[in-house]
Amino acid sequence: MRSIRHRVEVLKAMAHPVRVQILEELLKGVKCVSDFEEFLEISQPNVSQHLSLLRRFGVIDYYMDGRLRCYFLKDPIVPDLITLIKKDYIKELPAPACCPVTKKGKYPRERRR
Amino acid sequence: MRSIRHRVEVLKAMAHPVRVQILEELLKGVKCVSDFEEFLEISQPNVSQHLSLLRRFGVIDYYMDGRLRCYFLKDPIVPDLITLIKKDYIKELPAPACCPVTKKGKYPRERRR
DNA sequence: TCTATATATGCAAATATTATTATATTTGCA
DNA sequence: TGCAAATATAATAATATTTGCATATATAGA
Repeated sequence: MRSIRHRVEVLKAMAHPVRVQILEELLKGVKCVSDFEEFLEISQPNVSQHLSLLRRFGVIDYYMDGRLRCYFLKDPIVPDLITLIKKDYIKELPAPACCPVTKKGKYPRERRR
Repeated sequence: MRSIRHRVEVLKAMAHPVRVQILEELLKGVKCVSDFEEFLEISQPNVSQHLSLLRRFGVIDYYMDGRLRCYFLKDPIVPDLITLIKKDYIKELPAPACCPVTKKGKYPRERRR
């Protein structure tokens, strides 16, 4: 199983709007750096930095094609994560049954000290 | 639907080892601050700070029980996200079919310029 | 009313993240 | 061999996050 540390790294890798866009794009297929430049409104070095972070975290990888670097998805959690963050949740989780909202409530299990 | 921006914020809220642990614990049920102190190796003010961040992002909420604050999960994406990051993926995504690894490869689609 | 308990808040220091700019590296091709 | 394209790296600056510490607030109970 993924360690806590690794789980957090994947979340961190995705916790940036530009990187989510990069990953969504990679979901469609292999892309090289200049492809990203076309639709991300950021500088080339910045694209490279985000890509290299994603690679450091093991989320993506690339292969060389002449002077292009062709990036592709590597971590299998990515497609699932993208599906999840796009999912439409209708409502909040149900408040715990006990929840009194007033200040008189009782903690749902025995307190421990 | 929640905006991508909001979703990224939730990911950011979760992208910290302490907060992942807090959320995993909340998945089991309502907990008050001192419950967290028992297994997180951080100070009480720090626990409170993480909790208040999670609340600011709409991920959790609490109700009062005397002088206890009983925290619970609110954003329905959380259980799904936690399940996902704990999931055990056997292998990496298949490398793109074209991938030559050598430096002779051709970009899988027509290059655009 | 006084005290102890549970928790939050404010602020500063340490650290991390992001974007920017300048420069370097690699490779294809003339 | 030399130049331009594609991309990376490094240094910096701006900003955000995280933590520790001191202190504040609220409430239950004596």
